[in-house]
Amino acid sequence: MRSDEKVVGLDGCSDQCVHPEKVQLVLDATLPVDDLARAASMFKLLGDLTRSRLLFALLEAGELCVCDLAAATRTQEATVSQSLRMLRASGVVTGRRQGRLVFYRLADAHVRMLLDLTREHIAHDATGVAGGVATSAGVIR
Amino acid sequence: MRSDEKVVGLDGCSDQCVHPEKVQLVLDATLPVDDLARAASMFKLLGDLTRSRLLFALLEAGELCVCDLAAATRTQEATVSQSLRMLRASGVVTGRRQGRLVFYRLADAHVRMLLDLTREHIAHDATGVAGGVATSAGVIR
DNA sequence: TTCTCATCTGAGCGCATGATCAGATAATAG
DNA sequence: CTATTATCTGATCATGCGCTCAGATGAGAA
Repeated sequence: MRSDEKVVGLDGCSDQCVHPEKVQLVLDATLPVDDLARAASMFKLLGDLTRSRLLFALLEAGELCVCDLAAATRTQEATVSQSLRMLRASGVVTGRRQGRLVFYRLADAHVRMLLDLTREHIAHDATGVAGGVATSAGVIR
Repeated sequence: MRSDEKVVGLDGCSDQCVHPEKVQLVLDATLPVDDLARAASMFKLLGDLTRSRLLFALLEAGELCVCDLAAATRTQEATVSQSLRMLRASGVVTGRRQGRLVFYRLADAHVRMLLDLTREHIAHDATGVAGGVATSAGVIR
C-alpha cells in the first residue's frame, strides 16, 4: 500500500487530511461551538492568577467579603472588585449584601469541581505538569 | 486619620480585614503561589477556543496528525502548529513523528480529566457528573 | 441631614498573546 | 542528488485584557 494516500474533499472537509475517518469521527462527535466557547471562556476565567486565587480562597473559606478576599489574596480591593465583576457576570460567584459588606461564594458546581480536582492534583502530585517537563515527552526533532 | 490604603501585613495577621480568622485560614491553606501559577497557566491554555478544540479533538480521536487536526477543527495548519507548540511546551500534548507526519496525543492526565469532566458537564446539563472527585470542601458556613 | 466606610463602575494605559505570513527544517519519493 | 510534502519557527500586527485611578453608589453612624 502506498504510504500516504491523501483522500481529499470529504464532504465537509476542504482541507487535505490523512485520516478522513478519524476526522469525520471528530467532526461528528464535536460539541456545539457555542458550548465549546462557553467552556473555553470558563477556563479563561480560571486562567488568570488573580481570579483563580480568589476562587481558591472562596473554595477554602466558603464565603468571604471583598476586603477579606483582598487580604487573603494580597490584592488591591479595586482589582478584587474588578475580578469579581467578571466572575459574577459569568455566574461563577454570587454576592450577598449584608450591611456594608458583600459576601461572595462559589455558585457554579462545575467550576467548583474543576477547582477541587485541581487542588487535589496539586496536593498529591508534587511534580508539576506544566513547568519543566523536559523528561521524555514532546520532543520531536 | 488613618492611612488611605490597606497595607497588607501578610505574614502575621492583616488587621484591615473584617474576618481575620477566615483570612488566616485561607492564607494557611493556600497552595504555593508557584503551584497556583502553574494551575492558572494550564487553565489559560484551555481558555483559548482554538486550543480547546484541538484538545477536545484529541480527546475524541486519541491521536491525530497536524493536518487532520487542522481539518477536524477547521483551522489553518500554521495556527494549529502554533497552538500545538504552546501545548507541547507545557507538556499537555506530546508529538510522535512517523515519517513526515507528526501525531499528537494528550499527555497530561490532569488536563484529560478536566476535559472529560467538562464534556460530561456540557453533555448532560449540570448534575452530579463525576464520582469521587467532589469532596465536601467549599461548604458555605 | 451629613459623614464615613465598603464596594462598584467607567476610562485609560500598557503588556500579553493569538493569527497570519514567509522562510526553514525534516523526511521520503523519483 | 533534487523535488515535494509535512511541519516547525521567527517576526509582525492587531486585538484583548488586566491593573490602576478617580469618581459614584449604597448603607449605616453621628
